Amino acid sequence: MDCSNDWDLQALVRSCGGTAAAAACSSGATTPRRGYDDDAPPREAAAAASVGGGGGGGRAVATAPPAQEFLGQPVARRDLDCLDLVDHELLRMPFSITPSSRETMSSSSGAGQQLRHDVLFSFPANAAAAVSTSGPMIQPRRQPGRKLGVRTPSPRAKRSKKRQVKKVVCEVPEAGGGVSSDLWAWRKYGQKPIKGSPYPRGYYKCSSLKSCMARKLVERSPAKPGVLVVTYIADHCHAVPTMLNALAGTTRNRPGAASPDDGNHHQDQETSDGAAASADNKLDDDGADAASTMTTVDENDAWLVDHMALEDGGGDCPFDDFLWPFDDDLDRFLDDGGGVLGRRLSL
DNA sequence: CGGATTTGACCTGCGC
DNA sequence: GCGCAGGTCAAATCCG
Repeated sequence: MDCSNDWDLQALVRSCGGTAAAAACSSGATTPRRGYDDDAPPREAAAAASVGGGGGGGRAVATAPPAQEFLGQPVARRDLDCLDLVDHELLRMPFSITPSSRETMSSSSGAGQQLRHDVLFSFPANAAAAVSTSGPMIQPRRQPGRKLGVRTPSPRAKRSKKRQVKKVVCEVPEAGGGVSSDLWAWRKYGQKPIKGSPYPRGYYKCSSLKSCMARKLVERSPAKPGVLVVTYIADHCHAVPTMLNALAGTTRNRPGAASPDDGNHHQDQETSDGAAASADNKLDDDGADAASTMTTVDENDAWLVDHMALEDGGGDCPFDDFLWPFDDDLDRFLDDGGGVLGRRLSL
């Protein structure tokens, strides 16, 4: 099997950041790496699982969403209707929102995860951004090891709150779709194969602040090919990192990695999250680099702006749940050119 | 050198 | 009470 589909997930995280993420597409041939031997998921799956590159680099870099692909797309109206979003022109959003059931997230497990406030954002599965990424394979890296039995007992009281955490689920097309990336910086802290799904789930934490409990899970939807499921858990306890900061923190972007078909990358791949970018670089090597991100920033911002406006207008819009994480921050964005948005645009 | 990613091990919660 | 699966931790490794 080729990894043609793998890159999607990775890109995903980038775009789906805290808000509306978009499916970013990174592309690229994934590097064969050790997967979970125990579960022995398909290698491609494992790679895809890297879902999200949002991680580390995640640096909330907004990525440029190939917005046009979404903006023009008819979003499942019925889904929006249920939230009364249609009137707010949310149809412009690259995804649709549906009251999601808990099952949305834990397709098979059922374990715990009975969270409240679940909202499902469905993106049109167009995602066709087949970015042909075929880059040089990444050399296999040495297997990270860990001393057996070495684990400092850490308090896990937090887990008891698992079910109480606010959770927002959004589905985004794995490719092309680019919704904007969120403004947050994410760092990948884990990946697990999910029973019932050939694709592993990536776990990301907000890297802006250690004390920030915001997390997001990214996985590919087994039921909907081409769709990535991003779940946001908990809220940020800090302001949205600025674009500049985000970029500054971005690492692992190989300058020379720019893929030959760069032109398309700017549209199809958003490197919203630096982390994602980095992940892409490693796995895909397609060159989804920060540069591409910058080019699409405009569209991304535009998207955000629209939503911000909507927020102001429609107070009772359930979409608040979706935007709550960076509500205040967005205000700052739009406030003046001094805001993140302004800076980003100026770039 | 600092920060991000990978990934096996460990822990917790839920279902049976 | 047991087992399974998900979620998190943290050492090793990578990269700018």
